[in-house]
Amino acid sequence: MSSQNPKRAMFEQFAAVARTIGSAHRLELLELLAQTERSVEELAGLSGLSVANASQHLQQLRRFGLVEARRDGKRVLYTLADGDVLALLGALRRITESNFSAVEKVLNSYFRERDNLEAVSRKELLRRMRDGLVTVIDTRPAEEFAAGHLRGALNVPLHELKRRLRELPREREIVAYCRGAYCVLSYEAVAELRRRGFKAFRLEEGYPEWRAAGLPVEQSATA
Amino acid sequence: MSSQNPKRAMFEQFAAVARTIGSAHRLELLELLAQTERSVEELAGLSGLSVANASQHLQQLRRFGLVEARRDGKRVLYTLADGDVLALLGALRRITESNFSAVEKVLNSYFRERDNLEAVSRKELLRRMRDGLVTVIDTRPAEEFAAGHLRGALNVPLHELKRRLRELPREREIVAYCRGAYCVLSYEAVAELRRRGFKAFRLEEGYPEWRAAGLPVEQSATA
DNA sequence: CAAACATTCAATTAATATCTTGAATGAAAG
DNA sequence: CTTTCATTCAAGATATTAATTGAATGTTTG
Repeated sequence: MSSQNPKRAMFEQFAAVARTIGSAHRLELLELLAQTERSVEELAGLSGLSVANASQHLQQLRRFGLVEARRDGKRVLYTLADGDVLALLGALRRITESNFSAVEKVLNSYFRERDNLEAVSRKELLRRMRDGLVTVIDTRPAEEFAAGHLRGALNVPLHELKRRLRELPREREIVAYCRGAYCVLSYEAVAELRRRGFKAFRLEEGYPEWRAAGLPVEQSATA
Repeated sequence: MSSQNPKRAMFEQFAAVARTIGSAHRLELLELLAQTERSVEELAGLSGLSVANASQHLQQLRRFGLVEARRDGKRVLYTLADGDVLALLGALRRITESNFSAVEKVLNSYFRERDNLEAVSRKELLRRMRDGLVTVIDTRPAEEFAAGHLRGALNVPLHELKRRLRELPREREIVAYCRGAYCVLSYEAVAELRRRGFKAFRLEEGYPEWRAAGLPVEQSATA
């Protein structure tokens, strides 16, 4: 297995890390963890895996430095490892999307009206925020918002949106975001707001990417 | 295999691309291709694979959009696909290096005196070049230099270095680069130059990364 | 300190990927 | 048009990886 050739051994290490993200289940776990810290049981439930199976996948991810675990009482909480993991997933996503129309189609059918809902880039949003031209809403549930959010964002969880429309400005632009590129909340929110006549847009990526880029956030002390 | 769940199908696509880089042999082929366009036979020879086996790996890489092929006479030449492939490999490398001292050790034993040879970042080099403070040497063989190189670089292949020392300035800084992060040529060149009393540094990454970053290069018309 | 719970371990079975071999393409040169 | 050479295809033997199950570990709570 370990070769005489040190270069070969090095590639073997890289390959082992790559194989670790070479599983749909583990990628789904990583995406869930990119959103927020979660327990094994929660991850198993969200991904449809058995607890034992989810645990094994998580340990593999941990062994290769992609996630980190900490114990909190009787549960073990997992998070994404910092730094380059999001970059790795992003590059993987871009390569896949650019080569497979199959993925495009899934995206188009799964996320409604994707093509019609123009997305705003991080830079663009930052500029408009500085100019005070925009209201930013965070469509994630209150707990996730509490753990950390874009500085200056207003928390309007999707299921409360209809009740809280009067809080939102009719004249200003509204930009909605959620957990990441494959999170539906902001799509739904923008679609709904547009039906009601608001000027609504989606942020291209989500909170994890925003934070990873070092842009201004507000975080809870415990997180 | 293809699930009812469209999200699952999407992750399956991502995973398939990730599995494609989850093999030491394929990673080695990608690294060789990052350096320059090459034929199947050449790749087989450099990597120690049988031709048939190399061909199969290359086809898999092509199927998943990581390399591109073109026919030239009786041979088929492969290149890295543009764009995010280098980014993907870079993120993979950083994650692996940060987690495994085993890799660090391999690097330290394989690349001599790695820690002692300070590296210069691309930005830094660009700045010093603009100020005209530095001589940049390309330590790759003449053919590779001819195919493309940093604008303003002088080609001094490693094996010619000792003969050509008089061409190099004693007072100015010298920065050497080669094919990428795992190419020994620039390490050896810097070590040699320092032994001779030159002020020599290494560029952190190589020509492929420089070009991918959109920094100024000079390319042959045919490439 | 014992019961309840979340997570992990270990072993089996099922599924996938890899390398080898020899034959089949497809372009070029005599 | 036949030969030569580089590459690709196809099939089978071997090795790796994944999911399932039931038992074991380690923490909290009463």
